[in-house]
Amino acid sequence: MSWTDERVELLKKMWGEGQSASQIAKELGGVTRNAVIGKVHRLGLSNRATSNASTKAEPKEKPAPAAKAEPRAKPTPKTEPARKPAPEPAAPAAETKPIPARKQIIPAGQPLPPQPSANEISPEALAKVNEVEKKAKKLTLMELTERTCKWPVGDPATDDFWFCGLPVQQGKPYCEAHVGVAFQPMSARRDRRR
DNA sequence: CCCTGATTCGC
DNA sequence: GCGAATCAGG
Repeated sequence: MSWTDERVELLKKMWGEGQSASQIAKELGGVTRNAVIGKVHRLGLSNRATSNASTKAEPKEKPAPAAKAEPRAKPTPKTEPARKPAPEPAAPAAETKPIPARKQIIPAGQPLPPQPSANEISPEALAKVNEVEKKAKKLTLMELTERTCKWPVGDPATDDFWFCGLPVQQGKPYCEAHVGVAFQPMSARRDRRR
C-alpha cells in the first residue's frame, strides 16, 4: 500500500481527531501503526506544542556500531499532549445492554430493580458467570481495552463495582462466560406466547 | 501484559 | 519517502 492522497487525508483526519496510530492503521489497512507514526512525523504533524520546541540538548550521538543497544538521547520535553482523546463514537459495550445476572447479593444502597429479563438464561451459563466473577480481574473503566471483557459487575453507585476484564472472545466485547449470557439465541425467547 | 508515540536507519 | 525495529513510557 502506498500513501495516496485519500489515505493521507484520512490519516490527517483521524490523527486530528486524536485517534491512535494503531487505530488509524487498522482503518487504513495494509499498514502498521509504525507506518502511520512514521508518516505522521514526515508530514510534520505529531504534537503541536503550544509554542516551545527548543532546548535541543546534545544532539551529539555517537554511532557506536558495536553497541546496538546504545541508548539514544531522548530529551523530549513531552509536555502535556494537547491532544484530547476523542470520546469513542461508538460506545464499546453499549451495543447490547447486558443485565448482569446476579444471585441475590445486594451490595449496598439501593435494592436493584427487578431484572427485566434475567429469565431464560441457561443455568449453566449463569453458573459459569458466577464462577468467573470470582476470577475476574476487576478492572476499572479506564483499564478496559479492546480485548478485556467489559462485563460490569456490582453496583455502579458503590465502590464495589468493576468490569470483568478477562480475555475477551475473539470479536466479542466479553469473555466466553459473559458472551454466553449476553447473547441469547432468538430461539430461547419462547416463553410468552406470541 | 496490554497499549501509546518517538526515533533511528537501512532500504 | 518509507516503515521495521527499537526505545521509552503509561
